[in-house]
Amino acid sequence: MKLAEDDIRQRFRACGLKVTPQRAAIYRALAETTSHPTADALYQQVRRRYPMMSPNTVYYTLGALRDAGLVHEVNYWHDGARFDANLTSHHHLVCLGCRAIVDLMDARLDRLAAPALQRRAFDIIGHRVEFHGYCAACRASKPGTTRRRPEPKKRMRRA
Amino acid sequence: MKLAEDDIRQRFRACGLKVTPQRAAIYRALAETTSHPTADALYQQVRRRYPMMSPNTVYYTLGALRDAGLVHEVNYWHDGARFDANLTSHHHLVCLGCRAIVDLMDARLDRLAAPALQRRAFDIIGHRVEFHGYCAACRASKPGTTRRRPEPKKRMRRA
DNA sequence: TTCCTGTTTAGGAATGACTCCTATCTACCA
DNA sequence: TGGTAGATAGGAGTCATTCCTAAACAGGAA
Repeated sequence: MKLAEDDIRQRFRACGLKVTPQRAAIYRALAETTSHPTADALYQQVRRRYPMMSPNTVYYTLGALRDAGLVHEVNYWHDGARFDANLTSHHHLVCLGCRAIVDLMDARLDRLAAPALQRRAFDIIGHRVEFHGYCAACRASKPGTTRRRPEPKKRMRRA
Repeated sequence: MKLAEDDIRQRFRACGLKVTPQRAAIYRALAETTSHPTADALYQQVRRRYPMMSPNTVYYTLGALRDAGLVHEVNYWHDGARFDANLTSHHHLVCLGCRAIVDLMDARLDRLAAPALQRRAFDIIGHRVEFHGYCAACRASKPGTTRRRPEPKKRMRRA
């Protein structure tokens, strides 16, 4: 799906983002694929046209686009591995504020199936439903409409 | 849910894992909580009883437990951020082999709702269904029953 | 019980995704 | 056209995680 230069310009303006060639290139690369690329993949692609570009710019720009709501971060749980010893089928409620994950058992959700088309193309071995929102504690302090960046990572303390 | 020492021993043996105090402590800590802790959180907790323990051991042990199927990694998409410019409601098919993410539109899945109990406790603003499996390309090379560790991360090349 | 061997552990170093800081640059409003 | 807030490039720092190695140890064999 080709994107007109003007279209990008309009979308950026609508969000109050300045229109720069790097930024437009990153957004264009993302909008013209369905492959959910990583920051690095986008960097590799855009760098072909802008060899001076810093990976920093890619991170900064993706953050800006995300905060503006122009792109989604598909896997916002990319911060640190989390484990679960509960092996029975269950789903999750995820708090976007404090990042708590709460178990949710529901037989109805267990029975979901992908459409037949995908079941043929893909060898599906399971599924999981994730509800996103704010827990009671975070609801009170929930920011209006602003999206919040992930919590800063904490270092693994040794001492 | 308290876990008897013998119970842990049996589960480990059944998977061919040696039973060590550190390993048992890590598994116990994980089995006795529903909070989906990070490796660091487990380290902090278990370290209270085993001050000499290295964070390394926690990573190694969690990997072993996961490969043995005794625990699940809740958010295996914790490796690197991935982005999506498709803002329309959709769900995902995730290939456990090559980690590709394929879009999946299905109005039926859009209409899911959490049980009323959770809807009261949690301010839910959205949900997403993730189907896991193997794409056509990976199906061929899919290992029998062995679980595969995540692909090695690739560094962001500058030169 | 003791010994052997392969696994596990601790510690240090390396990796790599990402963030922070700073100086320069530039889009865009007046 | 100039001023300025916001954007970029580059370097340094952060930190979760992995790699490597030597020492410790669990558990089967003798």
